[in-house]
Amino acid sequence: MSGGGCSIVWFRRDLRVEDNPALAAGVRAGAVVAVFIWAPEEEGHYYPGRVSRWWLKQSLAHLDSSLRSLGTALITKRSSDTISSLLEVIKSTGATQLFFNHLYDPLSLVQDHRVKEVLTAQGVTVRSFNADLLYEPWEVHDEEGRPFRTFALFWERCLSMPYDPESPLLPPKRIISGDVSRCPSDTLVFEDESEKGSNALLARAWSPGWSSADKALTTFINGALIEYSKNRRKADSATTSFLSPHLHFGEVSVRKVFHLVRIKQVLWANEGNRAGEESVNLFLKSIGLREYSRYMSFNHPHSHERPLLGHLKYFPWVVDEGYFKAWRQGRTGYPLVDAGMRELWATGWLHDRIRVVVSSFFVKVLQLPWRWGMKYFWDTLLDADLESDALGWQYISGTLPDSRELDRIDNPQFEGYKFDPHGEYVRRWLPELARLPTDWIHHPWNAPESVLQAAGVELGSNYPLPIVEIDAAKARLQEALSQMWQNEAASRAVIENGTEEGLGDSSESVPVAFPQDMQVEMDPEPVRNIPTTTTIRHYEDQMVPSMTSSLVRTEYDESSVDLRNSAENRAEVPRTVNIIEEPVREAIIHPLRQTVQSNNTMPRYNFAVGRRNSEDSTAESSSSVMKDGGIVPVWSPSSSNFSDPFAAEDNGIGTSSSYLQRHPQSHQLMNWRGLPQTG
DNA sequence: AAATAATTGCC
DNA sequence: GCAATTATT
Repeated sequence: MSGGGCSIVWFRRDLRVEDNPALAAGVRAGAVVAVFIWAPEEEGHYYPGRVSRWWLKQSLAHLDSSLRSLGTALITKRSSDTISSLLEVIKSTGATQLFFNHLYDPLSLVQDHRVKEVLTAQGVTVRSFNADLLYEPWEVHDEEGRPFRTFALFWERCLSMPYDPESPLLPPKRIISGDVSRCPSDTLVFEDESEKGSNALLARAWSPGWSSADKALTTFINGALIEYSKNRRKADSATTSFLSPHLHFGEVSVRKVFHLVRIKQVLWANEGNRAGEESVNLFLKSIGLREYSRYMSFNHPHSHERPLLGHLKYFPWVVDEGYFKAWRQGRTGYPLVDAGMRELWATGWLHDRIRVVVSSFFVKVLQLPWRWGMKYFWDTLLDADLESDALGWQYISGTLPDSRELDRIDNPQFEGYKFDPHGEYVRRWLPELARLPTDWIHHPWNAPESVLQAAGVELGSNYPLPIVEIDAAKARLQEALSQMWQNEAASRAVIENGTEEGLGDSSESVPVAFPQDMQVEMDPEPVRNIPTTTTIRHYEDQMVPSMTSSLVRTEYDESSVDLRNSAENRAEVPRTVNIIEEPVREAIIHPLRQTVQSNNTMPRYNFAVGRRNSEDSTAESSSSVMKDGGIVPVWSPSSSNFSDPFAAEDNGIGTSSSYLQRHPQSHQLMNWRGLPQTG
């Protein structure tokens, strides 16, 4: 076929054979070597959690057997450096081309650029594709070419693009295998002995792999989809699509989901089925949120670690590990929150509604630093997804222009009756409250003593009293918010005086690292409602090592988890984290605005202009306009000043949130001008 | 029945 | 904050 050498198809989070553009390109070009590289240390702080690794293991095995039935196999490599492993595979197979599909998390954005640079320099043809999104982030923008800053406008635009998303590709009929005789697979280890027992339980509920993903999709579309709208209030998850872990690992393509759902949409629209139509719109919206999370990550690559609206930087977080622990253990005294946390801990899964409940409780009532919560989600969720989770937590924390307001506290008691009106969900996950009548199930602290006694509940003993009263939380939140605005104003004043230009962001900060001990101890010992004496506030957004900076070994210590017996530990976070203040590199400008850029202080990434459809050009280090005018980024550090296209704009557009209107000075999204430089 | 108030849902 | 929905008078 093409001049002798075979192609490498590099699999990442696109573990499927159907609608996989990189694989299709490889097959088209001739012989294929399929590769997966496991280099978790590169993910530093975001080393995948136990359940996520379990999923990956199953999914890879499944992909391997599919590839085998098509004529090749999946080569797996254990690595501490992805790029050298790629080079090694290329050398040992004599490949001349590399194909892969785009990812949009900050680490991949940087890494993929380097891959292109390095391999192209070695004479390898590198091509990358869109397999993960309906539209590439750079395809969706307003009339002036600026990225949207609110979800509604973004999604509206996606749904009315002048061209449809690419149609899903069929799986290849047959794959000609490249010569892998000198390229042996490494055995990948995804779980240690202590994790096996708990992982065995996961297999009862889930089956990873692209063919079950496909099955799940069909089942959902022909089943629960039509009731999606009606059921969206229910806490028990039987009515959701269950696609999120499949989608995270790319076992099913969103484009396929989109196309199939659209077919139903047309059908129901013709039948005049209003409920069905509404369900479709709602479900598509959740697909849209996933798209939007990639869009945000691409346009704001720090969004997993920094609030997008700068004011939150001044929020006085309550740094209280006792609160944090109570939340993780499901011992906050609020049944709906606790039930959710127990479910998450036991199953790695949580209904979206409940994710909002527990995370907003975390941020608003406990006022713990949002990144701790996000990290815990990362470690425990089966569908842990950096971009989606970052978007979710930013939304909850009120740091998106279209966020939920920070100053409104949701009352878990009322939410309980809304999402779990009969208390079934709470009873399932909180056996200690199982005998409590529905009238009191979501607020046991109000129940008469006789009722509690009859139900065998002893508050403060076998079930805690509320860790923080809602009214107290409201007052504390108001106080914290006015403190935040004061701090922000003070900081602005300093900056305007010019005394601390450029340093204002970092100089006064006391970084708040993750707690040393994030273990969950489900000790049967009653947790009393001990007032926390160590309420330290930090007047700075919490800081942990940035993902890109930590090619740092993190130590995990996970011991076994058993659902029945609640006397075990689980470490969720590295005990030791070496914080390396390494520069963060992926500042980004909008492609259409780079001409506006001026002075040279920051590295940034350029965009090259390339083909519009799923293929992009081979690596190029400078911008160039191609015939059909679409834009494809080529990540290339350059040394001109980074300016966040949003921050530079006026303050008024797309912000409707109350306190933002009251505090118009804080409309700007943060920009990263003050960051240190990369070498 | 129409006007007004209160409540919810907004990624 | 604002629009849409629901409750109240």
